[in-house]
Amino acid sequence: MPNRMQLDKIDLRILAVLQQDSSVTNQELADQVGLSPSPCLRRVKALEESGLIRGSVTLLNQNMLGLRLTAFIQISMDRHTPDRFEVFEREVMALPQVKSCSLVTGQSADYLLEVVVEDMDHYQELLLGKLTRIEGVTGVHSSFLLRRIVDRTSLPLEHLI
Amino acid sequence: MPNRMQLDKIDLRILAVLQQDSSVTNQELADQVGLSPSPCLRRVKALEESGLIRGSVTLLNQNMLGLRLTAFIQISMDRHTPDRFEVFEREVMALPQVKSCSLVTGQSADYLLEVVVEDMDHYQELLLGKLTRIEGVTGVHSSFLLRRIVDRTSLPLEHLI
DNA sequence: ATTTTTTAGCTATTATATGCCAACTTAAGT
DNA sequence: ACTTAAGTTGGCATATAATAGCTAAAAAAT
Repeated sequence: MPNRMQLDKIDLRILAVLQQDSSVTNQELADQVGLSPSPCLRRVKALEESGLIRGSVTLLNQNMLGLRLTAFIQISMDRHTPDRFEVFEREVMALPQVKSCSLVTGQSADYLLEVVVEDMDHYQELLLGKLTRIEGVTGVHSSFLLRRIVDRTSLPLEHLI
Repeated sequence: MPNRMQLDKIDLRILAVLQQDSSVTNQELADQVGLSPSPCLRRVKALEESGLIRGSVTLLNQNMLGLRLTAFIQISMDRHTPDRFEVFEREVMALPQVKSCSLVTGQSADYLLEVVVEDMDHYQELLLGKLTRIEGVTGVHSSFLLRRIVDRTSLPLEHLI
């Protein structure tokens, strides 16, 4: 359903700016992309309308919220049946500590999760109290984040033109 | 350096709303958290000032941009020396396809990357043309995303109060 | 209980968004 | 080459929202 639409250089510049900072005023944005405010706003609205712009969110400082531990968890399931997946996914979606959960290819694991918690105690509680209790979960392997090198919400646009 | 500040229930509600949608007007936000516009705006500004609010960004539709393939790459290095890391990290930061890159604990890998590309051809080009050519990279293991179950930019706030 | 400090809410002002219309550009058709 | 039509821009007027200053109320401290 979501197919590619025609985007010119100005659209791409608009998207590039907004991906970095959605709080720019329409006037500033218009300046930066070389348009006057009204056509600029029209384009932004059209991009929203089309679904290409999904929305805008505020990003918070993880450390200042006391969330000092980020973990990557690989989880494998006993059987690859729809009901196993359904149960697991429903449980995982309900956990606010889960930043992402993906079904992935690969021999060693079915799901890859990124979770965010206060400390090891809370991690243990999440892992042993919640995740490993979900039926079908057989294997779990954790890695912990030591340092972030890249953490982007923006998508590349270089391939378009 | 960034330490926890005092947040009351209203602050948390403000953060919860903005994490989901930063495009709400201050008036709507004030309504939702049960304040009048001016104290609400004051609080938002204070949260920005403190650094707890990092900023706002616009999220785009990955599929509609023709970015159909998401891969998770585990990379191991030959030696764990500062200069090895420096070179690797500098190269990786320059690649717009890299959504995240983290130095992680664990036996099998040093770095975990999430990358976004158009298709397998472009993935191959990125992996063989760029990543494996960085000096010090010895092992690479790729998994591909089949389906996203959770993809959040929001952090949990439940642990505060 | 009184003082001090903090926080809310109102109002006036400024800035910004938004809709409308005319002018311009582009592309296609004759 | 000229004309027509479609689409896009820029400017202006209006509506909406953000912002600062001030007063009142609430909360905290003594």
